[in-house]
Amino acid sequence: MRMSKMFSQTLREAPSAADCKGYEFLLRAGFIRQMGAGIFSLLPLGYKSTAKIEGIIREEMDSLDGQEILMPLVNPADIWKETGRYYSIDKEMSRFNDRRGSDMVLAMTHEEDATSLGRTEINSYKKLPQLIYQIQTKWRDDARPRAGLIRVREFTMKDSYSFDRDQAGLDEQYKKHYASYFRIFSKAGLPVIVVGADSGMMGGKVSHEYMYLSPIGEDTIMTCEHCGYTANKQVAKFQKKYYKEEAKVIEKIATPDCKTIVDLCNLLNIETHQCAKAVFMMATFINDKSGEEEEKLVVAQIRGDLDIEENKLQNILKANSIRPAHEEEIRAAGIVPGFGSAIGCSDKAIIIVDDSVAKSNNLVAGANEEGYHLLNTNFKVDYTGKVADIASAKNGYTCSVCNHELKVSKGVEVGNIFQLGTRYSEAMNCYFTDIDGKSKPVVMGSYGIGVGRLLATLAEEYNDERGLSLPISVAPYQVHFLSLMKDKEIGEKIYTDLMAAGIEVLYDDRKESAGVKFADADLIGLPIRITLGNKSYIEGSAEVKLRSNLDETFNYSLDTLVDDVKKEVKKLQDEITNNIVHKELEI
RNA sequence: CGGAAUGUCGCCUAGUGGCUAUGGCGCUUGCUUUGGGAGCAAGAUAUCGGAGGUUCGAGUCCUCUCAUUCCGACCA
Repeated sequence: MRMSKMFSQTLREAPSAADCKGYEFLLRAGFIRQMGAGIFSLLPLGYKSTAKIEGIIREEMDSLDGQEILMPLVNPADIWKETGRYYSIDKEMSRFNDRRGSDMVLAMTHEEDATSLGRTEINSYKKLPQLIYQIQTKWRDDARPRAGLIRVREFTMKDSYSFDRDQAGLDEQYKKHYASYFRIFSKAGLPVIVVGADSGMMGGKVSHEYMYLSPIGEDTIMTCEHCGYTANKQVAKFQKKYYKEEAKVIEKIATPDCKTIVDLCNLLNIETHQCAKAVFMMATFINDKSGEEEEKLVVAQIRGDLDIEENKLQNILKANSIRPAHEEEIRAAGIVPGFGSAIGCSDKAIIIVDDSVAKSNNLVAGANEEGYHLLNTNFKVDYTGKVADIASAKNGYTCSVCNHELKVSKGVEVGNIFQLGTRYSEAMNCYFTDIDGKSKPVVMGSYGIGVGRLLATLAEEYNDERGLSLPISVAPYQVHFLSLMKDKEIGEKIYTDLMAAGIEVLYDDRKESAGVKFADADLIGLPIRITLGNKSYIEGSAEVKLRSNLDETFNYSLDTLVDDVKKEVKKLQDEITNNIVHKELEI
């Protein structure tokens, strides 16, 4: 490609919206342009990189016997009503009516489509297992797009869907994806860790997320360096301390103006772990069949030294959403905010008790009476409720596996794998006849990789103060060839020779000063740079530099330039191949 | 969806009620230059996001609206 003909231009100054380095350079180098909030165009350079990423993904999916298909972006709402997600997903899914007035949606993922295809194509165990995948546009009307391609509304995603006879089959396809994703990310050059995850709206059981660790990330991840335990904070387990003692008799005491745990501890001269804190939430339950909504008050009882992890609570409740309750809603159940507890309200609210409370004794809790608390409250004696882990993991907490310290980090989710089980096949009647003649629901899995997000994280990982420096596997071209000579013919010949040798070249043939050409080459950051100038030409050579190390210069003889560059390309590619991560899931 | 901020040429930016709206980058033309974002000269490009209002006078003040960004809620 000749730079004189290239559609995009580089920007000397960063547009003000660029809030992180990777985004700034993708804009300045001319990879992407914004159209609206969370809506981007890929320019030629960005599209080339994206195509390379997709190539890596295709190669891997094909190696898992995946078959590429393409499902529609616009879906009739009917299939989404079948699974209930038409009702349970809020404004994030965009809906509209077609000219006949039919309900339509823009697909934000394709479980419904895939299951719909599955039920028409798969009728016998003989057709299983299957794996289909697509690389396709998704639309999610996210309330808060940010950080360039990191969090967008319209994006390209590779999503695959597995179909199996049974759990064992699913386990196998799941494991294959688990290992394959490590290969994909390492081929692209992105360091990732895998974490145990919440399955969120997918509604499955087992799931993992692939995280690129970075301060720009929005997900919070707990890791244990000692044993390797990693989990999304939303589901992270940790080892709690329990304070077991002889149960004493409950006693009411006056605690005027003590509305917080800290006030209470100061007044009574006790530790926070000797209190039981009540957190009041409103949970929304949506009926999958009718779409009817119901709100219920939830009292979450947790020990005073811990905080509620709302995500864990929502999962225990199997609620569609939860939010903090308003004061009037709390009072309506006869509970006094500031002096509230689960005691005496089992008929008015759902009570969830963290095991920290269930396994401790003689905790101080609210008396549900203005200005009073209760000493020595004990679970099961004074109140009951469902016991679960609803506590939020924090930095420095103890790992539940090995008792070492957990560390908190930020990450960007670039991929995920879910075991869906029969959630979708049962809801959508995707059944097959097994060898025993019985009709059984297909066991499914779904697996996603955000293509644009992967480009964004790569740009974040591979940059310096001058610009991008993408690995050769995902860079838009392998070689940037700068001719600084007045004589155009020599440059043209080298360009033509490089192209003929199958090397991907961006040729800077513009009438620009050397400084401009160097600055743009730094910005776009192609892995190998060839510079042809008068000085080196007289010596019969050209200069070669690697973008990853601009301080070092090699002089390549013009006679053997093409072959030498070809070797250099091969060398860089081999480095990536040699560093492919092989990691298996142990279940 | 709550809170905040910002909209001036393709990008960055000046502007604090008063003449024909700054400057830089980029763009066009010519000459010079050609190893790190060149120099000289001449040009073009802005209904100051939109609508309404206050005022003798509005880019500037007010109201509404649209858009974008940030913080939070949310998020595969």
